[in-house]
Amino acid sequence: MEQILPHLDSVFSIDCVLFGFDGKELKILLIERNEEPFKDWWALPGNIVGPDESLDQSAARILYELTGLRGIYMEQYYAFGDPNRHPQGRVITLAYYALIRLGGDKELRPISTYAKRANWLPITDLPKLAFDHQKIYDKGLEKIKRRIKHQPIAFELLPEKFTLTQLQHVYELVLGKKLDKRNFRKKIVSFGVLKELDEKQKGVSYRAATLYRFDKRKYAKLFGKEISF
Amino acid sequence: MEQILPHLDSVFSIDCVLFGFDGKELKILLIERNEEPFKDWWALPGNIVGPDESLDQSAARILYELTGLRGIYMEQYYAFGDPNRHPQGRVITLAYYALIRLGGDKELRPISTYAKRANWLPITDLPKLAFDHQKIYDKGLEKIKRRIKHQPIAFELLPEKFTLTQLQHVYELVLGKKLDKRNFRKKIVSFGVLKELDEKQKGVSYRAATLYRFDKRKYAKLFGKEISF
DNA sequence: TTACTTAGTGTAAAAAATACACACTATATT
DNA sequence: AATATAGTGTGTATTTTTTACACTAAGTAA
Repeated sequence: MEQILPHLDSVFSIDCVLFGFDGKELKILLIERNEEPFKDWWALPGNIVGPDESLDQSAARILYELTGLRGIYMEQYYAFGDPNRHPQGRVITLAYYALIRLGGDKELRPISTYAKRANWLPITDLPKLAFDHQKIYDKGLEKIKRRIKHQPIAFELLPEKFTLTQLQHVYELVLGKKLDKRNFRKKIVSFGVLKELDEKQKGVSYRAATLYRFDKRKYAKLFGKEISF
Repeated sequence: MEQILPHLDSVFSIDCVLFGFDGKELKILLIERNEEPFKDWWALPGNIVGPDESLDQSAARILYELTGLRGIYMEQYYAFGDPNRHPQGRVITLAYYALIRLGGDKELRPISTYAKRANWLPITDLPKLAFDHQKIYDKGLEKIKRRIKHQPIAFELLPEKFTLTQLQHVYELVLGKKLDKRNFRKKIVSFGVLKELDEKQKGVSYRAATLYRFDKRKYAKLFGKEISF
């Protein structure tokens, strides 16, 4: 019902749950707030949707402003609108998640002033979060758990070239359980979305593993058939 | 980012895709608009979120106001926020779906004045819809297609007592394909969420089928294990 | 009683998922 | 040069799940 457009005191925002993987741990990006309410608390990065932005554009902008990153696979997953979720008024927020490979070269750009600092914190040891952000995070984790079983989002967490062991490691962290090495390899290879490279891992003090690359073209063909891990 | 609460000219609404099943066809509830823009067009029923409502409450209220129905399984599934989706201003809308058993006793209550009339129209033959409502509907259908494979939402479309053939019929309509009768029955019974009744179908001019009831208690136990059709 | 219409049932074959253990290889250490 | 170390990489047998497929049983209507 949209023919009446009253002037309402409500605000619409986007909050992002950025999952990052540094090769070892799964982390999320949090900011330490510099203003009331919840001054000094950790919170999810978020911002208000601009008047001329689509939702996806807005989410992309917010991610960019906070991290300097572009071109990240990102998706909305739930709207949170409890009337009391924000102590200062009605704020409906749409949650997005993104998956990011951390480490090495790419550092987080300095971010806007509403935060003291931003940090990647391991999901195994999160602080108390501002607002209802714990709930938003919980639902986000749940979401990617489901999604990783059917869509190739795991590759977003890995460098372009990766070993099968690293890939399995990501699955184990997200799903929160051990997987059988032989079965995992059999299955993931059988989907035919991996390209085996002639290259080997470098700098390890044991047998070097073969490197693989995710083959987007093959995946595009496969779409429709859902894959499942 | 929520510490600043500017006064914005944006409106937040909810639109509902109500899927109804009358025993034969899958239908959705549409209203014929009585006001500009899109006067005389068919549109999804929707409304603006009230200042003191949670999103789910708001959706429930809207459904109630438009149909008189309560206690319906209903879930948000996507937010649409293209800046140009509404010709008169910025309207971000959150889409919900609901599944409803049609027919017999329960009639739609007269609804508010912004619509000339409301009608259940078969999804196989929909008119052009106002705004981006075709997109909203498409995404909703996609959503329940996925969901019906894993969660027992099909039962919401059926009367309390139903036959296995009716249940299969619902699956076929939603999924848009034929299913094998024996395999379907084998599978659905194996989940153990159906209770076979001592009763038979009445008023048919052929062999009467056994009636079943969905057993919510058994389903609750089973939750966690996803079921799949 | 017969014709009609839908209900209800089983099995074999193929495909997918699971469980499981050891030899290989590159490097570091002595 | 020999050895220890740590992770790589592979195959098979078993179980479970999925698929394909066709006839008899029961009730109603004429």
